[in-house]
Amino acid sequence: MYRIDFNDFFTSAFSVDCILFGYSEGEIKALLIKRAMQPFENLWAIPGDLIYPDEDLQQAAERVLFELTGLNNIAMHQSQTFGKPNRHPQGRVITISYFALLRIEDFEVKASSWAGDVQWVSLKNMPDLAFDHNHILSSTYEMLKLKLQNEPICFDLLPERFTLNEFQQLYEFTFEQAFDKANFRKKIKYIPLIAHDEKQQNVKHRPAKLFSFDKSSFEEETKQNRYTFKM
Amino acid sequence: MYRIDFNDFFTSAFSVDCILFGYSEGEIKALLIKRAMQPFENLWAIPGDLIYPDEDLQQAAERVLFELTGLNNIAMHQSQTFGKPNRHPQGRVITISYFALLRIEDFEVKASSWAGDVQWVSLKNMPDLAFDHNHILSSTYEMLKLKLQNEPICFDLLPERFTLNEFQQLYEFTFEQAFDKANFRKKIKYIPLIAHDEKQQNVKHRPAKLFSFDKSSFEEETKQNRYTFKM
DNA sequence: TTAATTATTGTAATTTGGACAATAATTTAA
DNA sequence: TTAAATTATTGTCCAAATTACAATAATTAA
Repeated sequence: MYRIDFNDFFTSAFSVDCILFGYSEGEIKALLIKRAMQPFENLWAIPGDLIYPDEDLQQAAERVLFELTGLNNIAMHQSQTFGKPNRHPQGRVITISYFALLRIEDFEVKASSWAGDVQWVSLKNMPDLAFDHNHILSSTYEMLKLKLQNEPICFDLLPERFTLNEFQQLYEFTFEQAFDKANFRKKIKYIPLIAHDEKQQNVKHRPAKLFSFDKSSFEEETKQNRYTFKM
Repeated sequence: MYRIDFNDFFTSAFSVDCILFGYSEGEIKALLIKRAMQPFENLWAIPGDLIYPDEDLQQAAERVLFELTGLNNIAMHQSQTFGKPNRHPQGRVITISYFALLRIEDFEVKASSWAGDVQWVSLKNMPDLAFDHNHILSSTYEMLKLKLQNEPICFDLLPERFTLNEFQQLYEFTFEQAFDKANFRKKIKYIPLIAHDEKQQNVKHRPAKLFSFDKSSFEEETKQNRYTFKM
């Protein structure tokens, strides 16, 4: 069988695409940048860029996100890899998508490097994006929903201490489904939470008790199987 | 900020690694090849090779699997991408892992191309593999278990018509957990199966009825959400 | 014909889930 | 000071699902 020369293979590039999901005003949103360079200049896109030849994938995702949006220290989760031969007009570029969840109001974003603008856009109102980014975005959203039910990443979206109502709303927004308050509290018994002797402040009604995720209890090897994040 | 020249990025290569899972004799096994070339010559490894510069990822996975093992027309599922800078001693190679499930006894494998040998190896008895292949294999096994619960891929492992006991054993082997026979049959009511007027042959006891997966019922858009493969 | 073996169905007790009511704690306005 | 408003939290009842295990059915082999 015919094989081309080994070095002929080393003619491709990798990129990372960093999908940030956040929620506010009852909607799931993704962070997009406006491209200030060719190709697809002036189109909205997922923040992403090429990986340096000696750089780790995960580190590349975190660096690229920082360079384009100013977001720092965001732990990214790998999603999927996209590599149709002609997906990039300037050469063979295979892209690895990463995602993270965050509370929109806790972070300030600012466009920099070749990002001309940066904005949170509701998933329900997504314009045509550069490259195959609409496809990457929707695939990654499916991965998010899958991982939300199997890993404790939902806590990335909540403050360190939260009320059970805030916790419930997160599930309702993500899965676009309402839950009964009383019954939700029964369902979460397999999610390890710590109840604190502390209450919500500055609300105009009975304040709710605050809870936090019990990470160490979750991580005990033997117990892991007992916990689930499915509703 | 410093940026290196665009073309400096095009110095990397991609590979696919193809993990075949099968089961026989009550064990989950993976198909390995013995490397008949450097690097890691004579070590066991996951079948994998470099992707051609103009080749689609999925197609590459299926081609590479065929070239090394003779297995043809196996639909592969993407798992994860591994890219530590020094994972390949001969240059920067990022690898995308794909997996499939199959019934070991239905396929004949034969080593070819640079594969010196090919063999099914139990996951419980895995030797040290080439590259970072032990890590890739265990990560991909986790992905398999996740997808088994959310997509009807378990039927790749069963004959077209199967008994409910065979179906139950598949779950028991994969999740390493025993189920009560009578209760298992109640749990699967959300998995669409067709009962046939046909029985097992050549068994020394009461023969079981044969079932098959009702793919068209599963694929009806509106019903998809009603089905689950979780136990 | 009967014993052995496995398939299949049934049942009763227990646990979980969903709808909704009752009670508790707090702020605000009278 | 008190009552109304508002939301948090807990409880209850009934239906549905789960579990453990028993009963029955179909087949082969002796």
